[in-house]
Amino acid sequence: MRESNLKEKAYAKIKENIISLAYAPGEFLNETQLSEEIGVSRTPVREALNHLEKENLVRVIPKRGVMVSEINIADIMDIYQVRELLEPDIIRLYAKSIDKLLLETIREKIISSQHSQLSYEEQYKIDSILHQVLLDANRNKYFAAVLGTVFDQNQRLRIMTARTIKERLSQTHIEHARIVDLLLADDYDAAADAMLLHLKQSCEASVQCMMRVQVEQ
Amino acid sequence: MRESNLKEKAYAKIKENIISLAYAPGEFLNETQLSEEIGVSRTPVREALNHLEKENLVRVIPKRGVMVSEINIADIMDIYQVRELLEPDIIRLYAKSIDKLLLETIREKIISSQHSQLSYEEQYKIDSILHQVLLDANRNKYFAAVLGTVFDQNQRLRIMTARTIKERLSQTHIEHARIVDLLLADDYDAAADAMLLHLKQSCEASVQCMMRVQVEQ
DNA sequence: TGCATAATCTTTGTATACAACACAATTTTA
DNA sequence: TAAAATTGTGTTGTATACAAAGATTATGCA
Repeated sequence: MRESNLKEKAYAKIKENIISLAYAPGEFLNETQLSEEIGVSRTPVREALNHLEKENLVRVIPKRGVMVSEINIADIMDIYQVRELLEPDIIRLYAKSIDKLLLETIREKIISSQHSQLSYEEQYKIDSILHQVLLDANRNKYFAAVLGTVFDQNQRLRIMTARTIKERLSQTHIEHARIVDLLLADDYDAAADAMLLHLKQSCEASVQCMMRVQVEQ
Repeated sequence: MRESNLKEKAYAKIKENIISLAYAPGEFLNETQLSEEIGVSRTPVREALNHLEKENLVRVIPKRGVMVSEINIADIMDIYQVRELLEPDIIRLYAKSIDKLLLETIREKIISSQHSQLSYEEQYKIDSILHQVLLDANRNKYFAAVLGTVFDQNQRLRIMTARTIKERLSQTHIEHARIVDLLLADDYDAAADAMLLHLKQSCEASVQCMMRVQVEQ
């Protein structure tokens, strides 16, 4: 991390801990403790928390504390509703500008991952590349902001449901490979449709996982 | 304004001044001056500015000052790109839940405004009701956040181009009336299409206005 | 014991003091 | 005269002290 100011440093560290579930959903944090942990004063920590609150990653309860946001099924529906609406259209609008060499590299990675035993971490990385490329390809700051926010939420969700989502990973690779192939063939409408289908199936899988997780608890 | 804390009070006041062009695009503000103006310390002002920066209404330049964001044609395209993508789909997803009586009231207002001489302020209010209703109807917090942001930008834009946009207001009323009629008839697909057309025409008009404004300066 | 009430403790909210940096103006030097 | 170094001023960045409010514990009384 190469943050120029302490506010960003605090933001990055706290967000990292929330997304990786080091801070559990529902857990209470407090500003003093966080500032000691990060090694800065309360001021940049507060600024970071304000930012995180707008991204729905924490909830500041006046005079009480800061709660790490929980994720429920309604949240998952919200997240995927945004993705299903935006990502196909971002393909239609911006996919043309994506470097073909980059897409080839991604394709290679997806294909090779299907024939080798990779750790969950590595598989997840490959899984997120494609969506990250779309996020980077789009030149609209409002899209970028909202998509970045839902991706962060999505990553946390993914780790929460890591145990059961493994069944879905190979299927995800197949769907991603299809999308990349269509992008390489400059067939953006078909790629957008494939993306929509992929997201619908991911959403369904996430909801199923979350229901199982909630039953277990 | 009934803000519980000073951060929100500062946010509301500064935003009001930016949107109403009391603070001109490109103008430099500073935290001390703002805090004196509002009657609070620098802390809540800074928190408000952080928020406004994320909404693209100001730009904080380290150790230099706070600049009120300018609006250029690229920004207009970004704003309308978001609206054109989201608002028609929000109609498809959520219009069913809008209270029909509310729509009737809006319809009355639009119709009656066509036969009377209203101030620009009043006309604008009627003009924004329909979009505000859609913003309220949608139950997805991520959509609400991004749409709220672009509406604020849009309002500022509208005031900037107030002189020339008057030609467009009566046309806007006709387009809005058509959308409301289709919503009342439960024809959501047609309403969504009408909304898309309306937004495309509004965007075109805004770009034209902005080009004229920029030439004049 | 059970309950109301007071005292205390923990937490965020706000104000303020000081540090660090950027830029401009001024002075010094070649 | 021109360029470089220095100083001064204004700004945000950060730390910290104190205020306010809510939660928790302790206390006193029936």
